[in-house]
Amino acid sequence: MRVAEFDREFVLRQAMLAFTQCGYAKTSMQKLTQVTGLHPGSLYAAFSNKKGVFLAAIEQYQTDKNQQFNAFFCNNAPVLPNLRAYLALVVTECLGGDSMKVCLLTKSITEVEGQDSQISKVLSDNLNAYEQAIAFQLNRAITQHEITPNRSAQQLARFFAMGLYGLRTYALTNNNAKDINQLADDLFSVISN
Amino acid sequence: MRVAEFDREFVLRQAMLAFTQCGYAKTSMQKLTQVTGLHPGSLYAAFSNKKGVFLAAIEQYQTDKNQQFNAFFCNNAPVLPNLRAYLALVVTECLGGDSMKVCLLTKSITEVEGQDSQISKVLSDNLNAYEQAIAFQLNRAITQHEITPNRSAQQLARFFAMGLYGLRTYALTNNNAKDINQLADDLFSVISN
DNA sequence: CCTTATCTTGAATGTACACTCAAGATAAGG
DNA sequence: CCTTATCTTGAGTGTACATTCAAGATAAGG
Repeated sequence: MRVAEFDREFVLRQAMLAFTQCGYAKTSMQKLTQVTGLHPGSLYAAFSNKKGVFLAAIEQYQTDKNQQFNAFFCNNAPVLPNLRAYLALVVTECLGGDSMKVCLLTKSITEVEGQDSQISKVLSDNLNAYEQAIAFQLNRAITQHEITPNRSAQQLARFFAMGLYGLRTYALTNNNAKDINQLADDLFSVISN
Repeated sequence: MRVAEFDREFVLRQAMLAFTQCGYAKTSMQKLTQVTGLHPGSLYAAFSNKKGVFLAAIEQYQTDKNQQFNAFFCNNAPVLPNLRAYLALVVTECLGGDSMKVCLLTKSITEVEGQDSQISKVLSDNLNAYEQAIAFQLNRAITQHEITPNRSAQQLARFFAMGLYGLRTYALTNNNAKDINQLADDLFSVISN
């Protein structure tokens, strides 16, 4: 008996980056062997096929992003400044030149919509969970009287998620820092009023 | 001397639909020959290559969408109700099952970002023109005192465009009619207050 | 140290792709 | 009605792809 040698997290993070940069269709197995350092046989032994690599990479992405998000709210500070700080991170990513400019989940669901319902479901489940995480924080903000909105935390979170998806797409059409920051300010003020 | 037989608009609209459904990478030339009815040689004679077909299809898309948008504002009615009616159309498209659920421009720019700068530029130019068309209408609304916003028409249009991009993406994760309508209402009230 | 189960290797396979091109078809100009 | 430029046809070409698999390597159990 022999144990697998490769570092699963490293492999999936590398795959994650490749899928983010090239998209699902254009990320070839050859490219995945290059960035992961694994040979085709090993990749297929571990993940069955390209779709298996993708789904595993999505899972890793979700884990990483979830941890990143929660890190903004694990202090004892009020919710809203934390949420504003998180929004500032997204703005930084939008304005940066690297692959973090786009969200792997929204990019992928846009690509595979109507082509693979299993992948679509995984992606929408993950994005719904993201919205729920935002709703949880906004609910805390309401409970702590940081905001007294005329909408539910759920509705606010939905609007905020929509805004984030739109912000990332918009930044692809206009990468002007002032404009993106303005949009983020406007989005935040809709939530925090 | 012989004149081309095929109907260019028909061909490009068919190509448009294929690209919208399958994305740029996964729309094969074989599929394009099927949906257009043209043989490979004719397609290559008319548009050089796959990228040529795509760019021509984008141009047709822009023409069609521009016409559709302007049709909402060619009456003498106030701007805001017209804009609200246009937003209702987008909501209908988002909730429908066909390929109009996604915008070819935003879908494509998300896909090819970082892969083909020429295509990216064409797409962002078109999306910027879309934003300008919205800004033009909002400017009229301000001039006619339909709204007295604390932001410029430009800024409002930017936010509205961002919202539309986000709305279409969000609808892929949650196709509940009530939620999408609520988001559209919220988006519109940000603009019209 | 040998067996055996498992992992690694990378060449091989069949398919699908973008694109080409030479032969055939067709209409305008003379 | 013939010439000629242009369009249409669709089989053909080379490449890149996802996937397979048999041979080699390696570690745990006895």
